[in-house]
Amino acid sequence: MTPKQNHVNCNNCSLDNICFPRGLSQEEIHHISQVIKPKKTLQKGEYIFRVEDKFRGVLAIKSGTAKMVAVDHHGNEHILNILLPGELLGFDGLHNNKYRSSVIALETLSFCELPTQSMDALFKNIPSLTKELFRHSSEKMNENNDFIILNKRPAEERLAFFLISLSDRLKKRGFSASEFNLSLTRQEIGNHLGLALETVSRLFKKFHQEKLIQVQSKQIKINDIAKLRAIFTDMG
Amino acid sequence: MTPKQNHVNCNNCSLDNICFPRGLSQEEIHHISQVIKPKKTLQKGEYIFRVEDKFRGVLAIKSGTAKMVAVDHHGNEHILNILLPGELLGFDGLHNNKYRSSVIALETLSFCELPTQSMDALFKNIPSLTKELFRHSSEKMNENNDFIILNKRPAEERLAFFLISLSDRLKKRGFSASEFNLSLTRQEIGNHLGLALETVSRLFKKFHQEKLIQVQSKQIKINDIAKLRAIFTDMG
DNA sequence: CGTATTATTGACTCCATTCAAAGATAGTGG
DNA sequence: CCACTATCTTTGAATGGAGTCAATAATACG
Repeated sequence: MTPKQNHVNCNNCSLDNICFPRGLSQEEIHHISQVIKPKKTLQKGEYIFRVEDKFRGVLAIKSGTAKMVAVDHHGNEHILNILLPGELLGFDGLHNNKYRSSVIALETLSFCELPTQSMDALFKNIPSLTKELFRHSSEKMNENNDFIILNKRPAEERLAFFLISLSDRLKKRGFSASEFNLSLTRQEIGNHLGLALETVSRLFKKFHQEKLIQVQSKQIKINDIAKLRAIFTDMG
Repeated sequence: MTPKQNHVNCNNCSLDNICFPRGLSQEEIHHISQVIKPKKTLQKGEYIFRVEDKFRGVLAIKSGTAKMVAVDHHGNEHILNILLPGELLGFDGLHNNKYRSSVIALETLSFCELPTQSMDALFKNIPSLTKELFRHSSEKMNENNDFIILNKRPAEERLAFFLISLSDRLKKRGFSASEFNLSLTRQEIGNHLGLALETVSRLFKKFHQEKLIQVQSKQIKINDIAKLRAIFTDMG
């Protein structure tokens, strides 16, 4: 077991080009390492935070994956996003000082924390961190906009985009782009994409038959990334 | 004509509780007034910025309305949002230093500008502005999330939500909550909500017949806000 | 090994789209 | 100011993509 420490070391972290340290100098990374809380570990199904929880900071997934969930006016849950290692979360809590979504571990997961009380000082002392946080936040907004546009497209395009986008994001984080484990049920994928779980199942079969992917329960292997991408990229 | 000036006066602005000055002290407002570029005026159809334009800052609508438009992989345009006086725009450009959407005046419009080159200094000197910009950005994200969830609901709920949400936002800005002019065609409303223009037309008629609203071309009068809200609020 | 959850598959239904055609409105120039 | 044209809106009828319902099969779990 590693010795108890009250700060992380972002310099040693394999996610240093993605996570909080993105775009910062060595010195600045050292600086933020002093205030970022060390990773905590959660088991599948446990919450990083819940809707209405008081905002306590911006967080980063260190390992594992999570789902971001919000509840609508009818009481139905909606999976807004899947979070991968190195991704930041919690920006939605900056507005009213409470989180507007819940984030739940999809498997054993660890995360780091940039606590609220450090943020003011950091904004003052490390302007490049401020800029980077805006960049992260802006990136999320752009992803959300892409997702809004995607949701107007037919089911096949949505699922293809979902797989490609996961693949791209995994690749960027050093995982295999062509083989990965969906820690989501058909139900959850459907919920996220606004489709019935039966539709997801049928489309997986279709993609499988067309030899675009191989599906074995939750294990996905992409055989033909180009063709899969063409489903939502091609004109028409 | 007003004398040429190289800065605005946010203290005098009627939008001071909504726009850039939200949450700032008098002194801070004075400070940002020094760097915010005075409003420019555009005619209907003119662009505040276009996709791929170099990021030049975060902007604020001073008067009039605009539509935020992005183009998908198929070359189709999508109206992502309608922007009202006091609303900030351009956060999407912070990610890669270029705007990811176009913003187009829906009628005669004026806007102010917080230029990039001032932002670093402001982040350093006015931490509360930084926080407020994060709050604005977070608010937009939450609105986008609500919109994502909404788009999974049936057509009737989408249109009801659209009207109520516009009404709420107009009210917050001192306009009538019950009577307003939609500067959008049925086609544009449908595009925004992911509906066919015919569907929008039919639903307007339905709401009209049910005496929830009165529609006269683009002029909307909401007769029963509670019932209209109930369409997307009620369980079931 | 048995039970609960998750996934597949088929048949049927329905909401919203598409297609089509007529009607209203707004903008322009004579 | 009116006529003319382009654009936008309404309305109806037919079609279709994805949802729902239902029953079986596979997988995960204690």
